Amino acid sequence: MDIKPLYMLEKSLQSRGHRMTKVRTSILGQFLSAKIPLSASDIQMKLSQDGFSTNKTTIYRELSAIRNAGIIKKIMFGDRNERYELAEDDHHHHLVCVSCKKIENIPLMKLEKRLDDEEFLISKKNHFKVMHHSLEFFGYCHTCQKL
Amino acid sequence: MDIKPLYMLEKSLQSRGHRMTKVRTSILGQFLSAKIPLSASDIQMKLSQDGFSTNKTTIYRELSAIRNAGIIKKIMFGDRNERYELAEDDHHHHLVCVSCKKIENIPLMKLEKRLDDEEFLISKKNHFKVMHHSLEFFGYCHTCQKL
DNA sequence: ATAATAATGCAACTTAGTTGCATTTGTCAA
DNA sequence: TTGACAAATGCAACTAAGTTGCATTATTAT
Repeated sequence: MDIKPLYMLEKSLQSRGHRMTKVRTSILGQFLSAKIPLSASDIQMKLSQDGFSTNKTTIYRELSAIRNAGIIKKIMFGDRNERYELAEDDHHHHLVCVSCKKIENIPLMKLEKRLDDEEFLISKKNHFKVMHHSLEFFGYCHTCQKL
Repeated sequence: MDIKPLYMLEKSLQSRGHRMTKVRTSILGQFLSAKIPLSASDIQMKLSQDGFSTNKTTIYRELSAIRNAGIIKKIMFGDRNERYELAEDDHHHHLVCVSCKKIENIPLMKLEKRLDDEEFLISKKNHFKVMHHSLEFFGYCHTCQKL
């Protein structure tokens, strides 16, 4: 699935009654260029590097608005920190380094097909309607293996 | 993999210099009889039903001791609550109801083999040493589908 | 029975995220 | 271009889950 350009995302936010502020545009830009999931504090730091010092309340409210518009989704990786990534991105899974906490995206096309089959079986056998799944691999990244 | 009986778990804790208190024994018993992962507050509630009112600090310290002994492991399911389950239990995955938050265990033997293969490929292609993975399915349980 | 040390409770603290409210700012209509 | 209105923002205070320091209590080896 392709990622929509910035102006499409802005249009979808404006159609929900949202205004385009420089903070909001900057956050959208961060998600479009980010290759990995971002936390609220990641975003706050990047904004501050760009010259805006933004209150954390604003960050959380932005994330909530952008998420309600379906542009990003919330994901969590075994710690107490919420992270967000583009919802429309290709479906993929994550490698989470238990040492440096770095996250890599990893597409698993063939496995994905198996997981879809599995979801069908689960709905029949367990009477459980699966909406989505999460698959993460925890371990040591290339760098941390050498430490 | 079979679950060790209570006296084996107690022995392994005692060998680490721990004493057997009624709170500790009761927590071990809860994990042995629980079919699903337990949170700190689940355990505190069950203890209080058993007539012990135990401070939350104690609960967290017990969980930490029992975890350090390798008896339980910590797992998280997309919210900010830590949960614990027996480490020695058969490997399985979870169905998490996004409505009532109920958790079901689900063994996926065939898929497990595929995941092991995948971990081998990841270690070669991504130079990432996988220690463990987590796979959860989110959706609506039998009861919540009818609401 | 006693000494050593593990277990416990309590209050205070941390972290990530949330809420209420007053103020500022973007946008649309005139 | 200018107002007016609603959206966006900042701040302080709050919540929830978990952690820490310290004084007290209880278990266990001797």
